This record gives sequence, structure tokens and C-alpha cells, in this order.
Amino acid sequence: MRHWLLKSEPDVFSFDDLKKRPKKTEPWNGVRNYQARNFMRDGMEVGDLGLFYHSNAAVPGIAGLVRISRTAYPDPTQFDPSSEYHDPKSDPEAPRWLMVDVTWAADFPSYVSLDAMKQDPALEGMLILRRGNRLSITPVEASHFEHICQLGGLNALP
DNA sequence: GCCAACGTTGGC
DNA sequence: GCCAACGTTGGC
Repeated sequence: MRHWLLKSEPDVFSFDDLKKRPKKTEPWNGVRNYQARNFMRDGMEVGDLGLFYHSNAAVPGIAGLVRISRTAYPDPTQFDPSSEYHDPKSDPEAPRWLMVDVTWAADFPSYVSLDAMKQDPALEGMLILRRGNRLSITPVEASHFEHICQLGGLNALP
């Protein structure tokens, strides 16, 4: 099993929003970056766990855990002219953009702020902490993942 | 709202 | 295939 970090702007779609969805599940649409798409397509499997990261937030950081509940499939918003994610260059015969389904997995008893992560020597080298990092989906090493769960007050993985 | 860093676009 | 210009991201 692999571990991931998924960014979302809480003003657009927050961890609490995910919990309110039917089956606490949401298609992770709108990814329009090839590297992030490739992580979904080539790396993600059902059962993988992910850190739900709030970007562009008053306090950026990890809000909780999600699980990948469906492997990559075409993102319909690329073919929807009314969608902000519409991509007129994408060919319906060979969809350019994919998404996975993400399901709530566990709350963090305490929020893990980006600042706390930066201060923690155990998390040195994490992609999210690299200057200028803009990838919305990144793989996370198991040791980093487990350490962040501890910081979040989660004693046992779901 | 500022701005550094980055990915994408398109002219050549 | 280079690279300048541009748009976007995201912390601050």
C-alpha cells in the first residue's frame, strides 16, 4: 500500500465537506497537471491512504485521513463546457484527465499545521515542504505518513 | 494583495 | 527544440 498527500482548498472543498457527502465519498476531479494525473493513474490503488491537506487556508495543514476507494477513471468535467475544468483539447476517445474516488477514513484529533511539519526534523525531505512545490498530489513515504498521523493524535491507522 | 516559483504555451 | 511570456499556485 502506498501513501499520498492530496491538496484541496477548504474554501472550495474541505475535509468536513467530504464527511458530509453520501458515503463520505467524492470524485477527485479537476486535476489538470500531468505529474499529478500520472500519480493517480500509475500509483494509486484501492485501499491506499492519503493525507487531506488544506492549501490556501488561514492555517494550511493536514485535516485528516482519506482512503482511495476507486482507481483512476476519466474525469467528466473535462468534456463539460460549463465546467471551470473544461478542456476543449481533450479527445473523448482518449480522455486526457483522470480522477479517483476518495473516501473519508479518519479524523485527526488535532490538526497538523504546515508550520508544525516544517519544524519537525522527522519530516525533512517531504515533497510538500519543498520550496515552490505546487503539485496537488504527491506520494508520501510510509515513515513520514505514520509520523504525521502521530502528530495528529491518531494512535491506530484505520 | 503580494510575489516567488513553477508549468504551459506558442513563436521562431 | 529553445525559451520568453504568461497564467497559476499557494504561503505569507
